[in-house]
Amino acid sequence: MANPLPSYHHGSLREALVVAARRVVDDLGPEAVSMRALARETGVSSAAPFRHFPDRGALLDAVAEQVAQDLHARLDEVTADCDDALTQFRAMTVAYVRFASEHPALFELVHRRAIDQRGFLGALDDDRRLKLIALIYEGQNAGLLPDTDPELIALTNEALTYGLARMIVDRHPRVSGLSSEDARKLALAATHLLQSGIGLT
Amino acid sequence: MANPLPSYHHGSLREALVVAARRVVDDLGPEAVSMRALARETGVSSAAPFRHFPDRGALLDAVAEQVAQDLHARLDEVTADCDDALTQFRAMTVAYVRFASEHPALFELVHRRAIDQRGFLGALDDDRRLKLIALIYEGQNAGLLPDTDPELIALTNEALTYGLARMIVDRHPRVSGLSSEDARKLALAATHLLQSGIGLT
DNA sequence: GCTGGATGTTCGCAGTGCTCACATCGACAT
DNA sequence: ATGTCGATGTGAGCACTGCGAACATCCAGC
Repeated sequence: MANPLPSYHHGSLREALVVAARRVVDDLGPEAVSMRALARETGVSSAAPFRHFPDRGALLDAVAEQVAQDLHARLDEVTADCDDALTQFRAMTVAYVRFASEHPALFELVHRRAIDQRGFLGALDDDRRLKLIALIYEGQNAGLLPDTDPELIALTNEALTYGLARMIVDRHPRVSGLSSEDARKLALAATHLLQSGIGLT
Repeated sequence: MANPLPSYHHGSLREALVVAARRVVDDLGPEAVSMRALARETGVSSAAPFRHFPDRGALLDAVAEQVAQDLHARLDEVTADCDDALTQFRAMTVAYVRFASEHPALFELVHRRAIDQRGFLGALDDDRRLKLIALIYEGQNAGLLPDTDPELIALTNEALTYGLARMIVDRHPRVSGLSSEDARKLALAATHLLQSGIGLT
């Protein structure tokens, strides 16, 4: 785990940098990430990080990607014990909002990066979206739901959860200081409200 | 408009700085704002800006405050010609989302700053919120709405509009590249969907 | 055993936020 | 009219940053 002799080559600098950067982002936000400081902390020269990342943005991208994958895995875990598709979807929503409330800066980094990296987040979001759309079709075939455009319903729901998460991340006055338990309840109540509007019970 | 003789004192440096900074934020984002560059552009020495703002953050705060006030005024204008309270509220929602889609960086700056400046944005948001709550009570008294907690309804609606705006600002894959006309339609459709869930027609 | 590519180092450039001592100016009291 | 004082601007400078280029070191495969 620890290098016994500080050899010339670090051995796993790239990994170490991502770990350190992720911690800094989580604690202080992306603006606080400094290549030089990271290098110092990792016990390496100021220029070394640039052997692994062309620039600062690339490091942040790497962090974002890792976080996105972790979040994805988390959502998978959470839905594992649900058999009902509806409760699956709700569990995902709750976990999503909860993650945002527990790691605001990481959550923001991931979505901020979606601006430039059109691709890599899309796959994860699609997962949740497709699950919801399947649900909607299911409900419509059973005659339980009105024939509103499923895409619109899905998008509206997406906006609702994303908005909830964002309000928490941005410390919006109405939700600032919510415990993650409160966040859980709010997410549930809000989606219930919307879903009752759509026709889901 | 233009200073005929470049006198020792600029005359309205503070104002000029805010204007310039606002433009930069709108075009390139807050990270691109540089005190020195602004000073250069304004034809003043690098240290001069610090006579008016203790640090960079204070300048950005000033910009954010100005933008917030403008947005507030815009929402007022938009609701001026509506007599019906419901259409008033919908007009506000649409204008809010539209502003976000037209000036993503400014919109983000305003809400990002809400993190530290607990106070100054709250008043503006409260306006919209109170208008909606009044609407809800009105509906409930008329027996048109179920007796769901009005606060919850309001918060859910807030989350929906904020989420829509945020998705656009963050170029979320599902809404990226929307024209502001499309944004208008989406905002309307989504709020309709939610409101039909609540019981508003 | 030599060599080439990956990785790390040193040095340096240009740019940044911010501070401090000093300059300049308008306003106002004497 | 003159002197002074506070608001505003200047210049030099510190500590820091991201990043580039030339050089060092080490491991792997010929």
